[in-house]
Amino acid sequence: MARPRMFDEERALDAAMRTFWEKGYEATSTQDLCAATGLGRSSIYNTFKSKRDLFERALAHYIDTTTATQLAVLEDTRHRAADRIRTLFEIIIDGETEHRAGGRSLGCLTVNTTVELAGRDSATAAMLERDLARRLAMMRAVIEEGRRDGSVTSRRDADALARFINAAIGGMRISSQGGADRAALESIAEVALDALTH
Amino acid sequence: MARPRMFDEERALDAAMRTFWEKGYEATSTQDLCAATGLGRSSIYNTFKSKRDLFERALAHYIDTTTATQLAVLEDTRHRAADRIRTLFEIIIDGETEHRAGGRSLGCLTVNTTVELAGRDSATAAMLERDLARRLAMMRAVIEEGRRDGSVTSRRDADALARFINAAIGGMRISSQGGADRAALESIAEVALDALTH
DNA sequence: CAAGTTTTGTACTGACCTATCCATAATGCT
DNA sequence: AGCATTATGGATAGGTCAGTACAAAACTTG
Repeated sequence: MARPRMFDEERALDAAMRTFWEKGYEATSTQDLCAATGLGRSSIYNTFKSKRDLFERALAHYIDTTTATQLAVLEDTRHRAADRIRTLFEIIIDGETEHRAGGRSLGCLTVNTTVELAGRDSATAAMLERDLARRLAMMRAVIEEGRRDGSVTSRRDADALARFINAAIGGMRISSQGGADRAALESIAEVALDALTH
Repeated sequence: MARPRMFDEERALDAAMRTFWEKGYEATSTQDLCAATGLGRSSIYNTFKSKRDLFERALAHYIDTTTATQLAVLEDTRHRAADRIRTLFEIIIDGETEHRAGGRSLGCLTVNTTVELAGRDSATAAMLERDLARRLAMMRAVIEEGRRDGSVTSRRDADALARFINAAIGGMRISSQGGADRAALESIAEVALDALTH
């Protein structure tokens, strides 16, 4: 009935996500987004309402893919809870090693957005809060499983341990963006895991 | 010999620092800086070469004041090493509780800048790296003292523990910006300290 | 093949951005 | 007082920003 799209919306979203991830929201111009996606301005504004809207969808895309793979690891009941958390750390370190630009890690779009936008954009903050709540809930559940399977012996309550693991992940991402290499990140992860068996 | 300045350069720097801290580098306009400092554009550009230069000096100002008070705590040999680290955590939590805007913590300008600029501005990255190296060195020294005074019993090497503590601090700041309240931050700190006595 | 509908490229808009220019004001020194 | 020097305010420049308008292109369906 009408002219079809010349591009794949998901691929465009992915390219936009990558750009926001690399440069941050403010430093990314709509021209950058055109260049990264290969689309013209019209196509972008025809498909997405605004730069903000595109960003929010890119962030949602990031959250969906990233949190999904992380939750899959945490739900893998073939391994003991503490080992699943160790695997999660490994995956995160792999990601930090993999996603780089200009010799530096890009960190995590969720963390970066928490820093850059959460304080000023309530819609974005709400997205991040939902994701955080989901990850904390899952982590609490894993901690409790660990308590049962014996791999978590700390007497701290599950909520505190979950928040701690989450903070440790954030800290590793900041360390990575600050220049820490793989070995440094691995040592941080090892020490963090010690706290679970205190 | 000439007309004197109507303003205190240090106060202006402090106001600029606060603005960059709240909004980030990119989202802060030179007009914002005029409003925050109370200066006219001429005075700003007469005193500082550019927005970037003003930012770098504001960041240096932040690093000087913040790192100085933190190092003072870590050097206070009246207390055992682990207690000094606990006090450092408390100071950081106080700071997160204190420095807020719009109901949200501002986090730490050093962390925020690592996220927003370190990947794209090598001069800024160099400043952050120097500060990080200094803090890690001090933390290593404290860990080693803790080993001697018995307050740190973990067998992990001092470098790993230092990096871990630093990452934990970063993670607490991200958590705070993500909405964690004081109780949550305190529980994260407690768990992190567990790792030192593993 | 033609009508109808959507996409796409180009040009454009008005606002805001960093930075500078210049005239005027305000001081210290002689 | 008068001169040299610096600070300040206001206007302005030139560029980039997000977003829009519009016409041509491209496709589906009848």
